Formats: sequence, C-alpha cells, structure tokens
Amino acid sequence: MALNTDESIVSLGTDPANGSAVDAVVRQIRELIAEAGLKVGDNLPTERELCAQFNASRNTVREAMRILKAYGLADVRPKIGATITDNRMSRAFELFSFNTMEVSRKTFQDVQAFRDLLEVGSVEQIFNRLTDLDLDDLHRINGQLSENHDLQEASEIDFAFHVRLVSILDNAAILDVYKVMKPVILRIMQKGKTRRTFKTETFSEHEGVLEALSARDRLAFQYRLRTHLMTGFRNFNDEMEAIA
Amino acid sequence: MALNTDESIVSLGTDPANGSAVDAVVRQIRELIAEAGLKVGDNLPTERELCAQFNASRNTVREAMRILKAYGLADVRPKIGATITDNRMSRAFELFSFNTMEVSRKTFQDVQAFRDLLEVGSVEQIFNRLTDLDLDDLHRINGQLSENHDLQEASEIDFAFHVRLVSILDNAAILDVYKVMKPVILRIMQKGKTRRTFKTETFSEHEGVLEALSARDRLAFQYRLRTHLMTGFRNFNDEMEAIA
DNA sequence: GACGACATTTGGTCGGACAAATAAACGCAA
DNA sequence: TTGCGTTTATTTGTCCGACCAAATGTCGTC
Repeated sequence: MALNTDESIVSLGTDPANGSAVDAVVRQIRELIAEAGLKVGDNLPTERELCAQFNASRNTVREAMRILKAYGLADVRPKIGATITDNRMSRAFELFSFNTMEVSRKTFQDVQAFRDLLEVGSVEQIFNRLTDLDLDDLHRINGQLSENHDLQEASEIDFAFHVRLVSILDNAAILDVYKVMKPVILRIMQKGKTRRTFKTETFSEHEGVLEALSARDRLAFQYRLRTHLMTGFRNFNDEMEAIA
Repeated sequence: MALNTDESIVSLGTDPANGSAVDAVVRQIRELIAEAGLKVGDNLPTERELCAQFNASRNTVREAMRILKAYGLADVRPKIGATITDNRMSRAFELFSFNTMEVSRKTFQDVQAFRDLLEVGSVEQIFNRLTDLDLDDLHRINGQLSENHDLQEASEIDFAFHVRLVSILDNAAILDVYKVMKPVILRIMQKGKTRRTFKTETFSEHEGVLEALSARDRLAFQYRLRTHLMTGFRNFNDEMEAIA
C-alpha cells in the first residue's frame, strides 16, 4: 500500500489562493510557451517533465493538457508528445457541433438581441456608407438563397447575407465578433426551418430589407430587419413548445 | 504493492475501435444527456457513478469532465457535483482572447464605434431594465474613480463602470464581447489621459451619465454617453498628432 | 424544536502501475 | 558502407487506490 506518510510530499488539496492546481498548471504552461517563445509546431516538454517543473502530479498535468487540447492549443500524440497548434477557430465550431445539446434559450435570446443592436441599431451608419456595390452584393447573395441547397448550405448563405450587411459598417471589431459567433448564429438560423423556409420566407424577408435599403427608407429597413430577426424567435418558441 | 495480477480486471488500454477511452466517456455523457432529456441546470451523476456506469476509471471520467468544462457544457463544483450549463459562447470568445491587438487608429475607431452601438444604442433596453441597485452600483464604482489611483487602476475602474452599465442588459453575449475586448478598451481609456484626468473629467462625465439615468432622461443619457466616448477619441487624435 | 458534534458524500490531488505505440538505437547481411 | 529488420527505451493512455478539504446530512443533547 502506498500511503502519503511523508508530510513533505503530502499536500494541500485545492490551492486556496489560486484556484485549482490544474488551472495553475494551465497558466504555467501558457507562461512557459510565452517565455520560451515557442511557436506552432514546437514540442512541449513531456508530461513527466512538466510534473517535475510545476511540482504537480501527472494526473493534474494530464487534466491541464486536456484543457489545452480542448482549446485547440495543443495536439497530443502517444509517444510523440504534445506539440503546439492553433486550431482555435475550428474548435469554436466544434463547440456547437454537439447535436445532443441545443443552443439554450437564453443564448438564443442574447444573440438575437445582440444582432438586433448591431444590425438594426446601426441604421444611420449603414445608410451613410451604403453604396451600389453593397446592394449588388447583397442581392447576389440573397439570390443564391432561392436556389436549391441543404439546410447547412442555406444557413451559410443566410449568414453571409448578414455578414455582408454588417460589413458595410467597415468595422473590423464588429466583423470579428460576428465571425466568432458564426456557429451559434448558424444553429439559430436553422432552428425551426426547412430547406423550403429559406427559399421562400427568409428569401422574401431579405428582399424586403434590400428594398428598404434601395429606397433609403430607414424606418422600413429597421422594421423589416427587426421583424426578420424576430421570426427566428417565433420559430424557437414553436419548436420548444412542440418538444414540451 | 498493488499490482494488476488479475487478468479479469487487467484491461485494455486504448480502445482500438472508438478512439480513446476519454472520448468514449465524453460521447457517452452526451448520449446520457440526450437520452435522459437533461436540461441546463440539471445535475449530472457523480464522478463515481459515471465510473460505474461507463466502466471507466475515475481519472478517465475526470479528463472527460475537463473537456466538457472546457467546452462550457458543464460546471463542476466541489461537493456539489457537475451541473449542465451552456457557456459555449463565452468559451468561443475566450478562444480568441489571446490576441493582443495593437491599438491602431482604425482599431480605436472601430472599438469605440462598437461601444457606441452597444451602450448608446441600447438605451431603450437599459431604461426598461434599470433598477435602483444598478444606480447604486454605478455610483459606488464611479466614486472609486475620484480616489487616488495609478493609471492602470483608474482605467480598470473606468472599465468596470462601463461593464456594470452594459450588465444592465442581462445579455451574456454582449458581456462576453466586452470582456474579450477588455485589454483593448483599457489601452484606449489610458490614451491621452493622466491620473488627474480620470479623477476630474472622466468622473464628471460618468456622473453626468448617471444623472441622466436617474432622471430617466433618454436623450440626455445618449448625448452624454456619446460625448463621453467621443472625448476619448479627441484624446487619441491629440496624441497621434503629437507623435507625428 | 434548536443547535452543535459527528459521519457521509464528493470533487481535487497524488503516486504508482501496466498497456500500447513509436522513435531511436542496434545488429546483421548484402 | 549501406539498407533493413529487430530490439530497446521512451512516452502517452488508462487504471487503481488513497488522502484531503469542504459541503452536506444525521443524530443526539439540551
């Protein structure tokens, strides 16, 4: 029987000050990467070396490595060891590839409110910057929606339409946020819809928005765009009630 | 010494068919959630129960739980157990929080425009949800700004003020975006300012915003908040020209 | 019935052990 | 010397049992 009779080794359970030991190891590994100037493709020390270096058990180090793997920052292979990667973008998509868990109601609500703020709320800047090129692009993208696509492709086109709309703002920060939220927005767009829904309702709603844009009608633009976003909300409610 | 001399217990290392045992446990937990119809807020079985259920060791289950935690699908607390959550949006944003954008003029402009959309543009929702607790908190936070702080501390308080303002919206997506942009916003806040600037001008501008909030004066709120954000922009221009 | 001491439960950590995979060293033959 | 198959050593993957600290439940006392 192996007991912890040596009090120099016996320790401490949860570190009260710094959170869990695993989090501490994650932090230290990231510091190690930063200080050593390690780049993508470089190898991390072996698990046992990290144990010694950070004075942690191998299980703790392994749990830390699981986190780094889940974040797409490390790629661990047997015998090879851990190499630094950067698959954060694809991981962001995987987060929402879980078929088992739907986007929660609160998430849905928050994201749609967010989009309302960004798209409907920026009406002034959009109309100030709007060019014919923007309108042409938007019409072209929406035109693809009327063609035959599966649900995934159709939602991608729907998303591209809204991204193109937001891109009129020429704001990199907003565009980045939109890209990060893409997986969530895609799932939201697919909620309660069929391939046919995209070809008919979504297409028409987009056309209505474009019409208002062409006519430089701010109020109509806001009304139709907000209604469009709310339509998804109605779908979400229907689907929820159908389950219940 | 405890050895695995009993071959009925001795096992198998990596499951050749399904990838790693940890991935198998992750999959089984997801199936469990789906089949049992568990919702956000529900509790998962304890680690030891999962061990028995999936015929896996506790370390394997723990590594699987680390993955779920990293994906924002579970929240594990000592003694309480694991509860199902959906913080995937936060995780998605966190994945990109490592980027240290340099604050160029364009970045500054974009971020401030973004904040204008979020803070000034959400005036209706803010006033609808506003409570006395919100006002008390905001006053308390801004009060700290009148005390003596170095530039870093002062900007942190300034940031806390705006985060508290946005938190009135009760929108996790917006709050996450704010947190991700924190480093950039902090640098923007520090631009062209001294410790004294925070104590005087920034403090007064915040007080003006709070005054409008207290009076439920939407227009004054928008005007003062926008002016406040634009003030930073003026500072930025001055500094840029001074460098040039 | 209220309150405090004790036992139980549960996640967090540790150390050790074995299995499997593979890089690296080695040996042998052409 | 060079090429190729074999052996060895290293490393990750998994499992086991144990201890700790904290939260919770239980029970006895007053």
